[in-house]
Amino acid sequence: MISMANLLIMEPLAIDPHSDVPSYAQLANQLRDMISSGQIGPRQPLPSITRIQQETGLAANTIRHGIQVLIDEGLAYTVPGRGTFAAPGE
Amino acid sequence: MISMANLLIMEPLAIDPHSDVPSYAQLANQLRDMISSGQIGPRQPLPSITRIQQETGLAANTIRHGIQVLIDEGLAYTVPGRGTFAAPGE
DNA sequence: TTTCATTTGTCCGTATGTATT
DNA sequence: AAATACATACGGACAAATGAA
Repeated sequence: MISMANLLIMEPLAIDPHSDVPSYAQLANQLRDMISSGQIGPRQPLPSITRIQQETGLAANTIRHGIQVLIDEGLAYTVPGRGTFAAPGE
Repeated sequence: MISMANLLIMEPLAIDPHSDVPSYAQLANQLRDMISSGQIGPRQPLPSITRIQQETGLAANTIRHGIQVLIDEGLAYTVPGRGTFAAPGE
């Protein structure tokens, strides 16, 4: 049975390594969706690199590459030692 | 003896690994200077990664990172299989 | 103050794939 | 076919910032 609440739970990040879309781009796309859909609100933290590693099995550098895409797009910002957050402007 | 011509020869790239400026940023700064000073003219190739490796001892990924900075700034562009070149606009 | 865990930042080495010459 | 060069990805290492204990 599926409750309404469950509909708001984020789907786990999943990467298809055989896709012709690069892994870092797949990750960036999914994170972008989570921000633009409001699943991650303004100033709210994105999943940490460690967390994404556990969920996806991707290498840290690949994950940083994906996150960097969002930062370059102005959709996220990083605070060293704290985490990466969705941009306040939304 | 130093001829006038030598004054136009590019200084070798040099990275200080102990600087608090990241290596990739030092490289980006030096390459940017070479472009803005006209030492590397519009549509002229930047030094290849192999060449920069020999001169600096930096890892390929670090060099690409530095070059990527210039690409993001619109100061350079890459042609796959050819190399990286100074932007035509200058 | 010190210690510890968490998180991001930087860097290296290596491997494979793709595109151009 | 071979050489050159970038793109992507992995794995590992160490440093720095933060916050909590």
